[in-house]
Amino acid sequence: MDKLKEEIGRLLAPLVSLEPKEIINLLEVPPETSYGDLAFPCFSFAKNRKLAPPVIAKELSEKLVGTKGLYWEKIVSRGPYLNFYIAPRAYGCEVLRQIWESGEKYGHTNLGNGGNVTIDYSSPNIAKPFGIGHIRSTVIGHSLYLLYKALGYNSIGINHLGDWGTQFGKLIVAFKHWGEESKLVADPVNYLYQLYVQFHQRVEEEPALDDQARAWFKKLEEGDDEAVAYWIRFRQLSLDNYALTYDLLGIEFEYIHGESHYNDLLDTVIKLAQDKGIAKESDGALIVDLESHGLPPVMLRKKDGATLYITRDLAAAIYRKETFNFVRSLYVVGAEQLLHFQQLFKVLELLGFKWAADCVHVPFGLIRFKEGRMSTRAGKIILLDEVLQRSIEIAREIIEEKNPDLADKERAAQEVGLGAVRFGDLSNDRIKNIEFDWDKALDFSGETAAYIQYAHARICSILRKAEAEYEKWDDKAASILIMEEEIALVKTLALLPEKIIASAENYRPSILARYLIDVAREFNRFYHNCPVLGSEGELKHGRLLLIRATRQVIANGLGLLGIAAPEEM
RNA sequence: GCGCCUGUAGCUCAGGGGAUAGAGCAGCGGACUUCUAAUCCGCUUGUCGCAGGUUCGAUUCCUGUCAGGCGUACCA
Repeated sequence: MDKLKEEIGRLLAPLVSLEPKEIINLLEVPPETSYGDLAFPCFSFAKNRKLAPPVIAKELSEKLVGTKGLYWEKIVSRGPYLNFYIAPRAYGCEVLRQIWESGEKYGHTNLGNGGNVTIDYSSPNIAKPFGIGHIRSTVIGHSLYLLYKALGYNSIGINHLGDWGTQFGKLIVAFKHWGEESKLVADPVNYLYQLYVQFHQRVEEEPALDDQARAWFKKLEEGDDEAVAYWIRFRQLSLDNYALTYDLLGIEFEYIHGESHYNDLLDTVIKLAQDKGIAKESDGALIVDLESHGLPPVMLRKKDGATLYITRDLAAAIYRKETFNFVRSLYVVGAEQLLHFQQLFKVLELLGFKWAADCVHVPFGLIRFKEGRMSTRAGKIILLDEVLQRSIEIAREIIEEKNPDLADKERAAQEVGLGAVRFGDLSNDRIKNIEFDWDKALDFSGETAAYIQYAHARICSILRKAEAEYEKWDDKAASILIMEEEIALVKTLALLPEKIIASAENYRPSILARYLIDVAREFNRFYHNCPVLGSEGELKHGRLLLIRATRQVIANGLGLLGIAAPEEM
């Protein structure tokens, strides 16, 4: 698509007194393919020319009548638009060649030029099992991690574990009062979670427990031996448990730096705020007043001297800048923390850090029950692991039914099962809340990962059957595709690079996910109307090149969503 | 109370200052002696929450309003 756009930019620039770049930005895809393949809208300069847009479009088309480009062959004005029709042979050949030559790098660019991008994602609160809610940050964050890498940035994944805070006071109190060693050993994370839920039940009748919990957290912050010993143990048990889920999802972090990692910096942060004169005492606590910025105050230190979440986040932000000198710093954290991040970035700015402008909160909506919110404290959650395992199980059953002779069923079941759950989360606009529904979470028909994966598997199947003589590039074969379905597929394949850029820059993997549905749909239409192995000679070769390119686009695209592209399923 | 987010077909959602608003699911009807039918084709469905405003043009931008969600200093 790029080369075509550049060509049109150069063609129109002298005629409309705009830079080629400006023209390229104006170009859009018409709503109907019968209108053409790329449209140049004539609204923007209608005013200065004092002419109606349709008149300008007509005038331009008359000037260009009879001309042809390398990648386009016809210009028609229609209303206020100047519409270009591609030259399918040359254009198809060019698109397929690019994909052929770039291979698994097709769609990748070097926009980032090696700059560091830190991505804070997943970040579970330890001593609690992974709930389905955690899939969001984990999967969106991981996809952004991969997308930024594809754009030539150096992605740095940081798992900002919730491994500090009053909750540990609660756990210590709970374990000391009614904990049982044998149960902890048997099923550590679930047992810790039970204790946590129990704590919140008992605190209703015994509010003093809350004070005890705060006191234990204070002791932890002061380095009390007993408190620290509990903390280390609970933390490690949790990490061991999470590792299983991360392995299953194929996720690795560059750093697992929990909140506790920044403890040594907390005093420095507080001192810095005091030196800058932005911190003040209020009711015995230390706060930063943000009223003049239209925000509620930020508390840096509680009246008992303990720090808060935001104190640790300030320290973490500064640490990340000093350690990685990031060009951008992403926080893939729920939308309920919007205010928190506004405050965080504002305080960083007030501390004099210009790079506060490079920090971005990437918010996402809640996963809820029909009846209301999920609540870890109340024990009302759905376990991520349960969803993943059930999804794999259903995929296994479908494979057993549809393809019982498949060699590695277990692997396919895993790839398809995990893909379904991931895609379900990635394919919709992240800001929207999701109502959890087992049937929807485990759906394999329609706009799902399986639809895309199936197209991939089908292509692989055809390629396995194709003769070796077609496994080479050939200009003539690549220029032979002129069927409507072939052209539509080629045009769709050409879009991968811009979709990757749009996904990363808007922090929206859903753009890529939706695009891959389009690719699979165009492939299916092609598949049903254009026999590949059943055709002959150059046409067969050309179609094999086309499906090879399609396979590459799907594999690259799914890869960036963290979803496997099975060769058989 | 105040702030932020969301409101599009029966359901779940794309889209987005412009050319007749799109998919999937559900429903009905078709297509496997042919490259895996987890597929494809056809049919049916809309006051784009409501009311104003800006504009040559608004479902898209602005204001108000209603509904739902989230947040609103000693949790994270």
